[in-house]
Amino acid sequence: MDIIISNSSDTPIFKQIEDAIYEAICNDDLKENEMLPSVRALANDLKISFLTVKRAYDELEASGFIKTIPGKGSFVAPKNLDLIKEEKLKQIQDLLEQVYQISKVSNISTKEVQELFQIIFEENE
Amino acid sequence: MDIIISNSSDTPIFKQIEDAIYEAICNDDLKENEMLPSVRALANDLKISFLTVKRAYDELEASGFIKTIPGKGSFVAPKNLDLIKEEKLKQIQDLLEQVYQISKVSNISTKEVQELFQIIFEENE
DNA sequence: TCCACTGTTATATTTACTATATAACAGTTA
DNA sequence: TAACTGTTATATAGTAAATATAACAGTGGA
Repeated sequence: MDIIISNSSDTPIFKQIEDAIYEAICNDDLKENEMLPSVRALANDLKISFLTVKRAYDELEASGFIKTIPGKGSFVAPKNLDLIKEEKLKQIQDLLEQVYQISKVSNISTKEVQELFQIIFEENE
Repeated sequence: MDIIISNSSDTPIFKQIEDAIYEAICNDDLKENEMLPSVRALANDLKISFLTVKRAYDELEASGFIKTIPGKGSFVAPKNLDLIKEEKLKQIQDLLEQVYQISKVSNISTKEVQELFQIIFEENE
């Protein structure tokens, strides 16, 4: 698992770690029940304090994505992919609703929004 | 002009003020060349420091939405409709970037997102 | 000119958050 | 027992947000 963190970022380090692991779990780069690096090991790799890693793990556990067992380690929680996907679709729907509201209030045509959509989704392929 | 701020919010107070005034300008609740409340007056209303209000006004001036004249006050800048539209397009772009990120992380196809897009933009016509 | 308003600037302080270092404690397993 | 695991407590440093206070300067009416 390769995590890249930036201390010049406006996102806190613990959050960057949290996001990276969350993404890895969603992409199945981290499988169910797979053990995560120990807080100290990952802290060493990233040259940061183990407390910062622990903070990230704590957040992930609170969200239900990993399970930590004292003395053993932290493990990817059994996941419900359908549930995650449903939740994600809902998030996307909410964001698109916001887009619609802004475009409507500001007289920005559907066509213009669609063009932005195309650009963003194509340039990242 | 009624601005509601929350000190329990994760958004800084100066940013909440900034956003509220920005929205008021975009919605034409604040007209061109209209005088804004003085930093001290608004600070009194909101029971906060005038420095926090000044911070918000400074940001708005830097963005070109208001114009401050020492000794006189702060005024809504002559509206640059292009500027506002650019801002709105930027907001939409940011939201679409979020949509893209979520779809990418969650392995949701562009096609699925496009379908959601169609539904939302069509059902409101 | 005086006064009451306007914005500006400088300094110091408080609070919260992020991140760190260090040490000690406890569970797991070979 | 040794070497891992996670946990907890304490103290410290840096930063950002917000505050309080005071002094300074421009505007405009009485």
